[in-house]
Amino acid sequence: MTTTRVAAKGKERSRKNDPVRVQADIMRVATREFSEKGLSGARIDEIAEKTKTSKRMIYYYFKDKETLYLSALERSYQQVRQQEGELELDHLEPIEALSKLVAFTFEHHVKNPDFIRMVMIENIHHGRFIEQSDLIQSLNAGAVDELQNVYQRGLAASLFRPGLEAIELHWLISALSFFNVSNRYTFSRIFNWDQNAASNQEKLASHVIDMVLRYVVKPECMKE
Amino acid sequence: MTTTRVAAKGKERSRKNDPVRVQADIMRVATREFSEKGLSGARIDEIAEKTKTSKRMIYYYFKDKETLYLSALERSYQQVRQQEGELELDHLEPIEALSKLVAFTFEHHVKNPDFIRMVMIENIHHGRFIEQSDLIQSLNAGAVDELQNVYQRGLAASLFRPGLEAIELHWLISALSFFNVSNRYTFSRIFNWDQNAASNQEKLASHVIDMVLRYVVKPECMKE
DNA sequence: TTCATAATGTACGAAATGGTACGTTCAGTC
DNA sequence: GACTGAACGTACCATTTCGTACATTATGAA
Repeated sequence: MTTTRVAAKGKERSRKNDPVRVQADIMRVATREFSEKGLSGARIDEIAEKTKTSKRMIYYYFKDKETLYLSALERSYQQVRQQEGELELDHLEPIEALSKLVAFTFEHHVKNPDFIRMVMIENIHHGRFIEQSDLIQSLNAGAVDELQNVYQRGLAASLFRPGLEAIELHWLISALSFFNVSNRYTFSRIFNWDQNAASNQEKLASHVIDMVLRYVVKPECMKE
Repeated sequence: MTTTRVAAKGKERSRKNDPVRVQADIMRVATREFSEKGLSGARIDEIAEKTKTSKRMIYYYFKDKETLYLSALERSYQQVRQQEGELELDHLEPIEALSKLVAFTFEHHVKNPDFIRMVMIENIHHGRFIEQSDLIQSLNAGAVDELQNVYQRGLAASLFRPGLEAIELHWLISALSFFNVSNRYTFSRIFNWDQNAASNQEKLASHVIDMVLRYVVKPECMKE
């Protein structure tokens, strides 16, 4: 049987192997799908369709749906942490540094709603997948250090109240920033208050910053 | 064909109609299932199994899965709001009243993780279902009033800073209380910090209360 | 008692969905 | 060029899953 090298019919274009691209493509689509619909809500077939490749490839590179989900989760954390490097606080005086850190965190959450959704989804799953990921943990290990630095400098300058833990401060800042994205829909609806409106976002941001400052900075050192 | 009135075989026990019980039973199971697995993750068949009745009845009283979900969501809100009546703040002086309000809100969230999960899930769905529910909105309309009352009393007594909005204060308190339940798993894992440990829960609670007080109460009026 | 309607149980169907069997093509090595 | 393993496509399968057809019983009204 003379198997001709020419592809059948008019499609004379030959296939190109590009594993890196294919995997990246799958990850891109999968992340969006999972973040939008959750682990059980996302459909492998739909992910495959939106990909330039086929369903076969998903199972080729990622063994099953859950593995794909975990990979997407890890990718989300990676991407978000990557953006965080830019912040330079060392040259600022402690109060300004803290203020900038909170403002940045708040904004950073606003800019990454997909990531927030992935975290929400993972919490719905009781953190069952993040538990397995050493990568994610190692990624975030140093996230509190920056805050710790600022806090220490503020203490040394007698500007901040003593007795606070960096991790707990980070928790407070995260809570306020996270909730702003995660609970937009229900809060807006329940209180008939458009949380997304630019004016309200500005108010919330300044409340959050102000609230943290008032909590950390000694009252007599608060300006304005 | 002589259709005998006697039930077939040995099961001589006759059926009892009890629509109220059946509906309540379905709602109970459905709420737990949806809160645990989400809208797409929950299985109608599994809900049916855990019910004393059959799948047929689910579709008899609730037309489809989404309607059942919405009903469960409404029930969750109803139950939670019901527990809130107990709080009596009028006889307390403003600062104590605010402190108690925050403490209560924080605890209330901790006690109702299933409700929190339902809200998370609903936000994942972009609030698509809560939008349709006038019941839920009417239920929560007055939730800010209590806080508004306390704040006004604090203003009148010159204990609180002016210029704050009750809805925004409520937002801040909700954010801190909600996050404590919603993000337990990921936060604990990422920072290797057991957020659920009793000691840490105590710390967080007192941080949250203290933080809100420091934000609202005039610095010179803060005790302790 | 008769009758109408509400309430319930059983069995089943059609579509969706995760996953795979099987074959083909690509690309580097000898 | 021949060979080999990685990369890829198509078609398919088994199961799950939402929803329903159909039959039966309960219950209150006339």
